[in-house]
Amino acid sequence: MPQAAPAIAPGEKPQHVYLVDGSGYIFRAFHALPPLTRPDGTPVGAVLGFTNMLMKLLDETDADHIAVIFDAARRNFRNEIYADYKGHRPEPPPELIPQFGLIHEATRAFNVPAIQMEGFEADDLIATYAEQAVAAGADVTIVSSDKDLMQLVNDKVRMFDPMKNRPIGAAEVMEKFGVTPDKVVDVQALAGDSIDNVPGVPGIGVKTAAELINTYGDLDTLLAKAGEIKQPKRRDNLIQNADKARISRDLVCLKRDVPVDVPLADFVRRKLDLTVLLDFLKTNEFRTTINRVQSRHGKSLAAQNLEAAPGKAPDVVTSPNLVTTNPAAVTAATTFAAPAAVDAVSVPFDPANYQLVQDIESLQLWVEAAMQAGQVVVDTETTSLQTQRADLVGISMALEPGRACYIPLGHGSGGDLLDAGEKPQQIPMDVALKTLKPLLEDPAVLKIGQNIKYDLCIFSTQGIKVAPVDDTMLISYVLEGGAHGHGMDELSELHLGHKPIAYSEVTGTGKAQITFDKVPLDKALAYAAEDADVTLRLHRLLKPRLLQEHLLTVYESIERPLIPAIAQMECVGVKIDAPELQRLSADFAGRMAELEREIRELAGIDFNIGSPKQLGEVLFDHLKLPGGKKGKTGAYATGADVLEELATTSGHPVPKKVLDWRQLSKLKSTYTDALQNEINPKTGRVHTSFALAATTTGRLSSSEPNLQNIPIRTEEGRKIRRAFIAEKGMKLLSVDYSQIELRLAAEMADIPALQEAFRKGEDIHALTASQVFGIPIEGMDPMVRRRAKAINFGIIYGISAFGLSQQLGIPQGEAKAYIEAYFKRYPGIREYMERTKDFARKHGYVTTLFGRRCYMPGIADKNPARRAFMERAAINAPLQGTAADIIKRAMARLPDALDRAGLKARMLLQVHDELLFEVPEAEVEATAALVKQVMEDAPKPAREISVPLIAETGVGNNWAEAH
DNA sequence: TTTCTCACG
DNA sequence: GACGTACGTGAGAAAC
Repeated sequence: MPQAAPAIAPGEKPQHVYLVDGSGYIFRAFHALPPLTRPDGTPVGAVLGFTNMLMKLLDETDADHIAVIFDAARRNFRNEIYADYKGHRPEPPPELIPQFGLIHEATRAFNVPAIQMEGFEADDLIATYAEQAVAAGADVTIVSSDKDLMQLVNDKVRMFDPMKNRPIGAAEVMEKFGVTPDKVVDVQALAGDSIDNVPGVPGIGVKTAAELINTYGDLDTLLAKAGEIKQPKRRDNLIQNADKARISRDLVCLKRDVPVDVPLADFVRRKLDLTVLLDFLKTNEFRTTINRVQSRHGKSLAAQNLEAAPGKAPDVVTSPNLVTTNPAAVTAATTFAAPAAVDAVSVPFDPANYQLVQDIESLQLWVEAAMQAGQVVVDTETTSLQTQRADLVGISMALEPGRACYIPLGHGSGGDLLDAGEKPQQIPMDVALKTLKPLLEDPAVLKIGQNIKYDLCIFSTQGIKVAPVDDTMLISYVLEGGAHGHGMDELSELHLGHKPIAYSEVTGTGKAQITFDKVPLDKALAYAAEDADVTLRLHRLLKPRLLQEHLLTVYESIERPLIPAIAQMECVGVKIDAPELQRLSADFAGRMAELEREIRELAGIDFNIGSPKQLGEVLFDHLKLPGGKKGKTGAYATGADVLEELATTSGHPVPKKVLDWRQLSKLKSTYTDALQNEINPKTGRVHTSFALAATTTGRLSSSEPNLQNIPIRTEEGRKIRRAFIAEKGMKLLSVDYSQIELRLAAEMADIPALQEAFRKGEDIHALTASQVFGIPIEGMDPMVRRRAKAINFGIIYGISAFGLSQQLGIPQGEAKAYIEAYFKRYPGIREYMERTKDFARKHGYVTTLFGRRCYMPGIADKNPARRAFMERAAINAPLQGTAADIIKRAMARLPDALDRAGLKARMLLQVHDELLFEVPEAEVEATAALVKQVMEDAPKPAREISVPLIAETGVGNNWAEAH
């Protein structure tokens, strides 16, 4: 904060003079800083950057004299020397123009003189005042990064780059021009400058110019001795363009004797008027800056009514609650009108516009700009794609197409282990997160991400509950689910025609792959900022389409509220009894070894039982068992169905033993062994990842590990569920929908008889059997009921005679007769199927009860088999998809519902029609009742279903017992 | 990298 | 009369 007391009185001798290049700052800030507008639409990004820079400067400097110098008119004495000087310079962008005046105002608000003079550039005024200051015995600091000012550097005059926050001395000048500061003009005269339209000598750049000047001493000597130069082209160029070089020198050489009318003595530091300053900050709504002024000067000032909410230090969170608690604010943020989508495609991708944020001031600017904008793209870079193992490495943000930044936080010294290079300059992690937290948690600022669930998890481990959020991946999924994938690279190529830098391009692949913290900052910036940029553009393109295409409700009521719920589930994870898995692995291994021994003995040959190819050859060639069909690849089919058939028809013991071996092998490798490795050492639990945009129907999928296919159907497999346990004092609660898809079929195909049966709670499979086969329900043969059950399932799958015959092991003709009988009894089902297929053919998609679209590319395929396949998928998708919508609605509501009821249960897993919870023992009954209620009421209020939905509960110490 | 097989709903 | 099948997933091991 600026110190109030001036060091000396006017007229006293200056010790240290600060000359701030105001004009140069505007141009540089415009490209490097986030775009920011005042509520009235005035662009103020550069103004805020300047304000904060000046404040910091005044706070930290020991200067006793200070002034900000500006350019006056565009034409000046240099145009008399060379008419085209700066002739190529385009008009400043319109957003820049109002900021010139505002920066003057800002300067005055700090009670610092703003100097400009007709006919002279700021650089000449700076040169003149620097000369005067040195003559008066003072040190001079020029605040600018303009290379044209570097000629002024000497042991009394140095520069300071306010954008990069670093001093520029003789060493930096040498780095840039290859010569000492006093020779800079000579180099510039030779090399020229295309931006300022300084001609220079053709064919000579900075490198060659420096070499020549260092050899000959100065420009005049060089031009005089130009004939000595060996390279013919260079020699001729120098001789012919000697005049141009001299003119160029006059152009770049700064005038040090401008007849200035404000004396240096007037630059003496004056007292800060806080009222004036706060008034200015308030007018421009620089909230964070106001907060900083106030926190430094107390709250006794005029602006104290302005909201001031500095972020609290992050709490350490072990049980993150990611659920938003301010629905009103969320709505406000998400209904924020999306700006025109045109820019998203028309603005070119330019990595040069991405800013590397390495100091807190720049970060403050981005935070401020994001708060003003009301929405911001946020993307995290980490050391691992698995959230639970990932450490935060950096954060990127984007505010407008082409305007993005990357904030490195956890970058190391580089890939080479032997290279003990120093760490790059970064804002300390805790400082950056403390600065970002109020933004990320601000209910009025929408945080946009691509698969933002991932970033939510990362931030939650840092104690930051990001809300509200939007997800471009999910928006795309809602718009075009089933039509294509929804990864960022794919969406970028599809919608933006731009192929982003691949992750593997910056990290490498395979053995040489490095983690992101080892990626050099320039590469990290180009990659990470581009990701944020792409995400922002996708959001601008896709978000408005939700409303236009009547899919906003699906997104808002199903997908978006699910994000925090799923993130929470993944973070919590499920407890696994590792010793139990260990025991099972050992048990399975022993029994497999025994089976292997028996199989080899019975077959009389040693072979790899796990190899389908070898197994087929052993069974059908070596043992000459009957049958043996080769598939398209020429290998014998050895699937479970084939082996079962073989076991009964041939009577040979090997097929059965192979089946047993296979089961154990599967259970061991896929479950008992693999799950142990998935236990997170930090939490002692297994954290799956639920994919929200992976399936064509709207279902979730689970991976790494897949916890949606844990065995249950066989007794051996069921043992694995015993290893899924609850924490001490807790129980596992499983609640699943009973026959939800069949109920939905009755509802959506509108079959009154089936609806009635569900309302009465009748045995639906027995009813089907009695209706189709004309058999009374009383005393029904279980086999008959089993066939009816298979038919009912077949309906859901888009029944075919072949499929049903396979399932039941009956001739295809018989299956066909069953289907005919079923359709005759329930003609509505056939009509529904035909209707659905027609709709799919006409629109290319089908819809669920809640309006979700499931695209069916290939529904009109010329290949009849593929077409039939898509038709069956089209019949299944509305049923499977509606069931998915319903359980998603329940899941989105449950965390809040449990919270409001004061229950501590945590949702752990979703398995399509089942939810698994970990519940304190004392709350089991209340939780079960609540969950059941929420699940059964999930369609409301959007849909009223005439068939009752029933959710059944089960409780136990492990998942096997709970089911 | 693709295919086969099999675990779940 | 083709075509080759039940719908939707993910993972491990073998084969390519």
